[in-house]
Amino acid sequence: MPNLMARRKTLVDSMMRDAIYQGAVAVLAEHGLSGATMDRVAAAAGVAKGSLYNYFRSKDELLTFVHEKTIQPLIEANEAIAASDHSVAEKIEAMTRGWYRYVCEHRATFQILVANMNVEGVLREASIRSQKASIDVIAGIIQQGVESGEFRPLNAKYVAETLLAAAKGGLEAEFLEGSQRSEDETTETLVAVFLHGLCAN
Amino acid sequence: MPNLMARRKTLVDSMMRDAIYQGAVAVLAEHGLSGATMDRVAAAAGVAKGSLYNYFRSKDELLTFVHEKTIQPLIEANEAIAASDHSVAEKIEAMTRGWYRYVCEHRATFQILVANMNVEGVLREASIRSQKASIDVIAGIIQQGVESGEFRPLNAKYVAETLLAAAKGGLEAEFLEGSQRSEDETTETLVAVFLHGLCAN
Amino acid sequence: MPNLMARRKTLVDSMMRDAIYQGAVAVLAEHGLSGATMDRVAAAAGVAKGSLYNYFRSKDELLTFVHEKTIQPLIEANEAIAASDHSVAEKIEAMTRGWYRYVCEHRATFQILVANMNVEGVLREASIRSQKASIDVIAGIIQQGVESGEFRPLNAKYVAETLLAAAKGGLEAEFLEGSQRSEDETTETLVAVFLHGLCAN
Amino acid sequence: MPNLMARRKTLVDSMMRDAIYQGAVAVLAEHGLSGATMDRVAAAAGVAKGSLYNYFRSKDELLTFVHEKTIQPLIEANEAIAASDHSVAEKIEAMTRGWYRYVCEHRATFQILVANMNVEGVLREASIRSQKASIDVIAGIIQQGVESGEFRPLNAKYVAETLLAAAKGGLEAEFLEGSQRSEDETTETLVAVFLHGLCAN
DNA sequence: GATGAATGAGTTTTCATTCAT
DNA sequence: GATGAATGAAAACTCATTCAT
Repeated sequence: MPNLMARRKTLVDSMMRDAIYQGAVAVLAEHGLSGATMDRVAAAAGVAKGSLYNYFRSKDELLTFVHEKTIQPLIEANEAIAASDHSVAEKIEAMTRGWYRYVCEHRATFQILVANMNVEGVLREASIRSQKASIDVIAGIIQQGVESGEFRPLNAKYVAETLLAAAKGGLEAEFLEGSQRSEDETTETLVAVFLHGLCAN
Repeated sequence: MPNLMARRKTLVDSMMRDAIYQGAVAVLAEHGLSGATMDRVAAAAGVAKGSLYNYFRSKDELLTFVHEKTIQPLIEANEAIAASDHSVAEKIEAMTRGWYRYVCEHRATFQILVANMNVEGVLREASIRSQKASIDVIAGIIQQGVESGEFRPLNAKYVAETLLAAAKGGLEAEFLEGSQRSEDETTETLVAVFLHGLCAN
Repeated sequence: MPNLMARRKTLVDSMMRDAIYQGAVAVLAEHGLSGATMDRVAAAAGVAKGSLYNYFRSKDELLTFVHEKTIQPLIEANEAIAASDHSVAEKIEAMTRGWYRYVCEHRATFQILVANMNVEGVLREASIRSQKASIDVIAGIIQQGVESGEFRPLNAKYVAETLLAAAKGGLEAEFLEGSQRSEDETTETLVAVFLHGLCAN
Repeated sequence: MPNLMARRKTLVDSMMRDAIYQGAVAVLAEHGLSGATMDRVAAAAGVAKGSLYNYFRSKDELLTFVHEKTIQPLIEANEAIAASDHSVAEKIEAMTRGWYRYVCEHRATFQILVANMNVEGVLREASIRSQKASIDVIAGIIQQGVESGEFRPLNAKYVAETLLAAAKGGLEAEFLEGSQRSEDETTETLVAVFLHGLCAN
């Protein structure tokens, strides 16, 4: 049954890519992007260097894979929230909280990945793509709020960019500080500012 | 008078460092961070490669110098605004607008510098330091607003991080897009959100 | 009857080697000698890479096989002509014409093989062997002419080397030029020069 | 006097290129083209690997340099002979003899270079260029003979290709054999064949 | 102090060969 | 016998840093 063999091959392939992914994440966490050599990735993944090239055509492809595999769940969560039937304010809060949780759970990877997202080179393009996708979804929610009258008539795209950057900035600051912050205070502060602003009245 | 000679030496030193700075900025703008080799910097600065090492102990030190020299005016402007006697809301707006202007004027350099600010390696530490300084100043303003009752009682530091990141994110998005945005709409949107929030009421 | 099984085995073996030969020729024609990887040969031959090593001990052995199998018919044709009862002048012409025809028919392979014949490495030895064999045959014909008085008393071996190289050179030039030349003019020119020389008298 | 310094620099540069040339020739003679790694060339030239790249942009450029530097004198000698006022038959003989002498004097280099001239890769183009140049000069002489009536009306280009290849073939055979042949018999045989042909009458 | 040639460790990528299944 | 994933030894090229002049 060739079908079965093909499936097995696909499965094994996927497991190897995963193993390499794990190795790459470990190396990124320990040595940073510029310290992530193929030698180290291979060693961390427990395979020979040449084997990396059986699963990824180049270092670039490998890094892109790592990026996408890490970021994908976040994008999907955003889309799910956008498609839900909560109020726009609730969507903003849910998204923000979702980001915080997911990123904190994958702290090690994100610490590197977020930090290097805008670096030149391969990751840049992958990063720009995913960033644009996220901003579109967020801007959609904001625009929805603007149109329903719930939100003031501001440029939805600018606000979306701003919100995403603010969230990333908060997480980065937390990472830098080293200490773990309270999920509630962090997200509530961000949401409070974006929904109601700093001003008191 | 050895004093005079020492002063002259210091002056010449400083001029050389400036020339090298100019060269480095030009190279960064043209070739990006990863394309900024010492060879190119020396050529652009019009000095021999070996001379770079008479003024900077290493490439890292040189890049740190570039970073600080570029970012310094921003920090000083922040401090001036913080020390002024405008209302906190006005201070927020003035700062935001100041960032936008300065960064746009030095677009080429910032496009590289901002984009690579958080990369691991040399720039990281310089970047963290300057970021912390900025956040302290901004947080000071916000705290002032909180204490005066103008602002709601939110965690000033978190908000400051968030505001700075949001501003950077907006500028980055503009750089990425390639087109120049209107200073007014950009800053007004950001300020509007941070002062009054998205919600309509 | 083990005899039968042995014969079958030999037959199957020979068919596999042929299939691999076909694949190798295709790869050589498409990718050249340096692009002829075992991966590509295996793919072109429709077998697994590992199987190549069941029929050839090494890449070198495989390439040698390709060379010999390609060149063999030429050598045999030379021998047939040498053994025929034409005049020596006719033999020279027949051989020359035979080379031209055969090589042009297998243009793709020869373009690679001839071009790389003298390269160091594997092919070198195979090439030298076959070249020596050819030269012996040609020199035999010339010597025959010398002894019969038809040819002037020149060093038969030197002339044979010279004639073979001249023919190869002409074909190479034709390959380089890209255009197909007339079989008649090409061979007649070569034969005319070798038999009667450039001088008009 | 900057002129002087520039001249010195050019001189030193040229000496380094020569030293590297020597190293490359030694490596080619010992290990052949495919064994000529940059590591080995550097070692043979007594410099660090990186230094090679201060004088040649790439391995290809280096190899091309080796080729041209080796072949150039031959081309110039050909041109000088072509421009002389000897009879065409004398020119043919002088050229042939000149090739033999020069090549035998630089035996080690040519053994590799000639053998690899038509290999794919960098040398191919350099080789084709120089070969075309030579053939043009030779064909010019032959055409001159045809027009003056001294030579029979044969295709000058074909004959030129043929003559050059024949000479190369003879030298190659000599190299292969290992023993040194008599310059007189070798060149006289070749010239005799090309001028008067094999046939006796 | 200025110069820039020399250095060599470090990086990515390729590919013949092996061997467990 | 067939398979093809795993291997790891090379190889070309880069560039921060040093140091003799």
